[in-house]
Amino acid sequence: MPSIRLVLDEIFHRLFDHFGPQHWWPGRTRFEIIVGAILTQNTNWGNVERAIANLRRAGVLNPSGLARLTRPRLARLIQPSGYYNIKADRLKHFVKFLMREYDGRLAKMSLEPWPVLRSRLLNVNGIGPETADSILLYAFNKPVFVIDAYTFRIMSRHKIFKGPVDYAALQNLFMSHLKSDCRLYNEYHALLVRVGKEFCRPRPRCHACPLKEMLPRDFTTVRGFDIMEGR
DNA sequence: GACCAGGCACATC
DNA sequence: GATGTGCATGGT
Repeated sequence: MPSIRLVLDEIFHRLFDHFGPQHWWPGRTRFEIIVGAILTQNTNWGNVERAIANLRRAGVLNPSGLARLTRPRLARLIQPSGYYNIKADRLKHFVKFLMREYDGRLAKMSLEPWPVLRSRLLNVNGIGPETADSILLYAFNKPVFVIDAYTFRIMSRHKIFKGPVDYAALQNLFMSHLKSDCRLYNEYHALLVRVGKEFCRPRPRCHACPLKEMLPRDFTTVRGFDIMEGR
């Protein structure tokens, strides 16, 4: 009977062999990565790129730049990314947090032990588990596995677990069975998004999916059990 | 024209 | 504590 570890390795290698390296996160600076992580909440990345381009063109794609913008002006600039009023507030909340706690310096924030930083980020209004973990992994290079809607859908559709599983349980599954490695976590999550976009849509297009028929038939029961144990 | 996209906070029960 | 709802644009 294959272990969870072997299944996760198999998924990774199939995806990597099929798609190659994804070079994530798309962003030139740490601050841009964080802005992208907030703007992409429940939003197509293409729309986020337009919003980021607007911020860059306006010369405000930096902490002090966003801090001095009025909320209406910020909302206007990020309009293409959708939910622009809410996201303007969320960006403001993050920048205020950065200014207040770290003198506006991401370098200072990065010195924080990641479990501490994670819980502090989660206290910022507008930053939930996925956004916090994306910031930790992609902006600060901390070994944190990011879970997103694609991860849930892919793991569910391939019956890696049975029934409902929450964010923490799924994250724990990856982090407890894989070595703690930023580069692996980075590439793995990016590949899950890639295969999710192409094949694992709400209306599946499994025909040429590299994960098709990956798992042995008798694996179902053990899979569910293993995850419920939270190991 | 409906569906979808790299969530989150808040209200309500 | 579980479940439902608002937020909004642009591509398919």
